[in-house]
Amino acid sequence: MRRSSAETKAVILAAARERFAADGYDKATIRAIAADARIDPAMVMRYFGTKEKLFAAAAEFDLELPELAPDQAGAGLVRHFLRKWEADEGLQVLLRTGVTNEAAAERMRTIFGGQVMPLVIGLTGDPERAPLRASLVASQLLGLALSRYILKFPPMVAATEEELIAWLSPTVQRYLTE
Amino acid sequence: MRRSSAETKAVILAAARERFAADGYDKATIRAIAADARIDPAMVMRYFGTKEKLFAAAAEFDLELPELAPDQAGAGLVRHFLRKWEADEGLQVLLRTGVTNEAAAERMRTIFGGQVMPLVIGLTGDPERAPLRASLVASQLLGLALSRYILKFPPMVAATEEELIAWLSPTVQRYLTE
DNA sequence: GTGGAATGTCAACGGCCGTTGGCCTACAAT
DNA sequence: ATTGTAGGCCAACGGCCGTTGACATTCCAC
Repeated sequence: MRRSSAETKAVILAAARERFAADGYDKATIRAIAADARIDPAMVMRYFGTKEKLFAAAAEFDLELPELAPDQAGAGLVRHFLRKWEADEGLQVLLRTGVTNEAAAERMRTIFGGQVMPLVIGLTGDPERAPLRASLVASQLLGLALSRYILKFPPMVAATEEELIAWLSPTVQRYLTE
Repeated sequence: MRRSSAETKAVILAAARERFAADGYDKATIRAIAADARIDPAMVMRYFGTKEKLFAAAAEFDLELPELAPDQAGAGLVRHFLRKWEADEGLQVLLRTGVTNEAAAERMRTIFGGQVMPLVIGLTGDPERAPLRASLVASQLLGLALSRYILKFPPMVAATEEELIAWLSPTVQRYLTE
């Protein structure tokens, strides 16, 4: 079969995202990704050069945090995070990989440092404690993703979006505004 | 060098725990563990049979949850969890590994289901909502470990034990007692 | 002191990995 | 119709892995 360069690249990237999200960095092999994309492993190298560069491309990610009213920021953040997780594999890629791969952990730090912290500063006008506040928020949101989507604790899997929002919003709200 | 069987087994197990905790299942190779233990890789197989069985032995773990007064359970749990994490590599092994290894994820589920849930039932006398409560507690505590010890978000690393207890206790307390 | 079990080493196996270089093959411009 | 080029394939490399079996060494019981 014959495709345009851009098409092939996109197909490979989609397969890579799925594999990295499902298996983590090491178990997601170039060969498996290539098989998913119905293409020779050599093509992956041609288009991305190296497994690390392919991963870097697959881990591109933007939290796309919305503007939030200060008194509803907690609920808004939890809801946005849950939906973002389910709609975009990027977060899964980063979490599955960041645990055993220092480069991915570094990217996670910059994403949360660069995207959550400014939001917190804007919401609280408290630049001094904002880094800790943002990290506390991140700890609860990532713990949610970990227990619900990765470790699959049955009660977390069974809970509805609304239940989770109801339970977690006050926590996040308090971390944001004391 | 010549050692007793039990000594050697213990040395291998200690090396395995360190490697699994630092690197996760795949990157912690039998060869590296054997090198740490200053022994031939074949000995690891002799004593443990298989990499999976070695892992199972290295991932033995008991949370050792203490008895807690209901109104101080939040603070007690956070403090206990922080100290347990730093004193015992078992939790690190499970978290680093559970993210990409289904067997470790299953063990994590049984540990939290079998140890945290009974504690929550005892504290609240509310068997119906206890599973969700326990999972919420777990989500915050695991999120704490993830952001502080694995991803190493700088503000979480810099925070003192007392600061973290002060911030997280109300969260855990609320998950436990509404 | 000699035999045998326990402890430890060594070399090799088959397998999967990332990566490379050469070779086809379809297509578009001439 | 010819040719250049871009898309794709194939076979192979060196490396590391878990695992195995044969071989060496130490120790203890008799």
